[in-house]
Amino acid sequence: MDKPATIKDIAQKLNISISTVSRAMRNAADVNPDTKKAVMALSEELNYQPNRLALSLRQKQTHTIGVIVPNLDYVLSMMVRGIDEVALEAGYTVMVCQSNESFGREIVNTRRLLDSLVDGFIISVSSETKSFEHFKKIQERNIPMVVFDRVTPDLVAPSVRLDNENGGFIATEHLIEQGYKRIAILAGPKNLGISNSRMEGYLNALKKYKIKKDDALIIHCDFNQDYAFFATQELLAMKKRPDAIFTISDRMAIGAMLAIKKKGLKMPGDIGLVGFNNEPVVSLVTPQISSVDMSSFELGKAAAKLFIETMHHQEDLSGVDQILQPKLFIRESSQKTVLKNGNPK
Amino acid sequence: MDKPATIKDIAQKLNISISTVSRAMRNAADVNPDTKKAVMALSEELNYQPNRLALSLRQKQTHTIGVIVPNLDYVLSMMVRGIDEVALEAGYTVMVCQSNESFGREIVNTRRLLDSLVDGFIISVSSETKSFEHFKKIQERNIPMVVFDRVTPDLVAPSVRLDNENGGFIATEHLIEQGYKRIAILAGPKNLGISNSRMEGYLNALKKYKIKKDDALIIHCDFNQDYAFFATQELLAMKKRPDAIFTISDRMAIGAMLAIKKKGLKMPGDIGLVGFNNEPVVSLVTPQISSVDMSSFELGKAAAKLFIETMHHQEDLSGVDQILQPKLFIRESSQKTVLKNGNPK
DNA sequence: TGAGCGACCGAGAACGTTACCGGTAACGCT
DNA sequence: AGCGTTACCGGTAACGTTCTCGGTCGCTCA
Repeated sequence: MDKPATIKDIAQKLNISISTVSRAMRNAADVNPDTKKAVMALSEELNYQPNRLALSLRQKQTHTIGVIVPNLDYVLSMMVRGIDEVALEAGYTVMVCQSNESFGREIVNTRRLLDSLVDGFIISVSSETKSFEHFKKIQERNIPMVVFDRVTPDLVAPSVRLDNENGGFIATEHLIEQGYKRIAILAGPKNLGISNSRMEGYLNALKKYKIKKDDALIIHCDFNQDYAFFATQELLAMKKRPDAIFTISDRMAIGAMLAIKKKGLKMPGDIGLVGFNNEPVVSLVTPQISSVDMSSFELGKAAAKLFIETMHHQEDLSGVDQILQPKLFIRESSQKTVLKNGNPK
Repeated sequence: MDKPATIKDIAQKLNISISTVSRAMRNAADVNPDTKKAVMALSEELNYQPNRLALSLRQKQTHTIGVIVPNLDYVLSMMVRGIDEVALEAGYTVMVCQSNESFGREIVNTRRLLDSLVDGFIISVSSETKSFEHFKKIQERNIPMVVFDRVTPDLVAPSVRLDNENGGFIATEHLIEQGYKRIAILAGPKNLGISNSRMEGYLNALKKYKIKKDDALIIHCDFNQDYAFFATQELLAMKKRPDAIFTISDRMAIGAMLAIKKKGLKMPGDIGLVGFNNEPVVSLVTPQISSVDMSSFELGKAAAKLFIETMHHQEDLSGVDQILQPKLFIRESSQKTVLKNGNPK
């Protein structure tokens, strides 16, 4: 009674063969309703739980998805929740590993998950990652893999992501419409795809409104509040300082805001600010910060759904690139004029 | 080359037996150095990875820890990172499941992890949980289990937690020392242990300073910003309104702050506020909110270490109750007088 | 010289499950 | 009566590993 009951125990007690019990258990055909009932009853009584390990060993799948994320901040933990939700529904268990934005850690994690024999991967790459060999090894072994959020052209795989370019565009366009003229951008590391896309959108908006791009207003800094703070201080110390800043994350927006406050500038009067992600914190600070919203939870769900799909139909879905649209939430930090139309735009 | 290489493949190619390969692999005795070298070389060449499933099936352990947490907010995701860190070091992989503060989900998660045959559990219970049968089932099966952060007397297991009582005490004492007289507390759900402990500390502080407890100033509400907002509004509408509020979480403190601002009261002049957790957000809002800090990362590490210990020595450690001490970070929201001594206190 | 010992190796069972194949009995049909 | 069909069941191999046991050398020593 101590050791968990096995199919063999049931077979012995019922004086039938192991095979029959096995069949009865997963209500297959070819088994007498009475024996089936008996098996069910006894397995209930013995509190029988099929041994996943043996099962997995046999049919070479573990019903486990390996999820690798750079961290578990607000946005990503929302996405993980979305993944979890869908995966659970589909009978999968997820193993979440954080790479802590570290390349080395990411390699360790993939290795680890790989030899835990996960059925596949759902991945958001670390910002430090420039080489993708460890991920390509996954693909060489024909193990399904979906990338989400942090997508890169260096890794060809079915993907789900935000329309980051459009996100950058609507943020910048909004600032322009509010009358800001010299708009700076705090971008992330140069090798980070989402950062570049958002910057692309920024540049497109400038182009549309015939504003000349000024390289001095384009700052690459780490994805991090403190760096953003210092970068903003430098921006504000310029002779012709910018009159608005678009940051590609809310944490950077917070850093920028602190620098702006320290300098004693008025927001949105002297300077405008728009962030990205629409984390709860942006509506708690003073002034509240406008931000581009991405529905993280939905994005996570979409990633998991796409994964399930690649599992079921084994056709090549590596061309799939599902794109979700962002929405801009306008708040005090950028709203010079009172808008007539509602919010979000 | 497509299928991963097995020990059998190596044996065949080398014309030796499976057993010998197995022995050579885990550098056991009784194997000729030359054969061993040959095995190593070939296994390297074939990129051999031992099959964890078979291994686990054999030796009845999976080297996996099931972690169940109510959510992945700032505090808990820090703790999970701590757990991860230590577990990885010790050769364990962790499976994180979120219960979303839901009792039902918690049951599903334990069941799921249980039949994933995790070697043990590290658990923080959901706030909704009042019955602990699902966890007791784990213990009945003699599977190691450590609880952390959200500890409850209903569940006897080795535990790691904050000294919540002291946390409540120092927060309240600080408010008293600042000259506040009518101190309210926003506590959490009545069945949540950490909430009750923090309240206990609050009551102890009142007692020490001979302040009469006033039941009207003790509010139980959900662990949630919106509830805290409404609760605070009611508090402020009282005839003899409180002149300070201690909330048992920062999110609740945020809710309280919003209500206070809406009412137009000055902080810390008209009313003082102290939160709990010391999340980054509390130093971003205006005024900055004092908060009791817990070192979440360290707490997570401690939990994992304790778990590893229970795994190794199978003595009964269920009496162990490791307690970390909180620190108070004093900020604008509660600092009526300028303190001489440093910070944190 | 043969008993004993150490070094090395292989066979086979076991972990818990499923898939495949074959077998038996009962029954209905020609 | 003989046949095919149906419904049910059991035996066995296999998944990849480790563990236990026993076997075969060749060497040493009395």
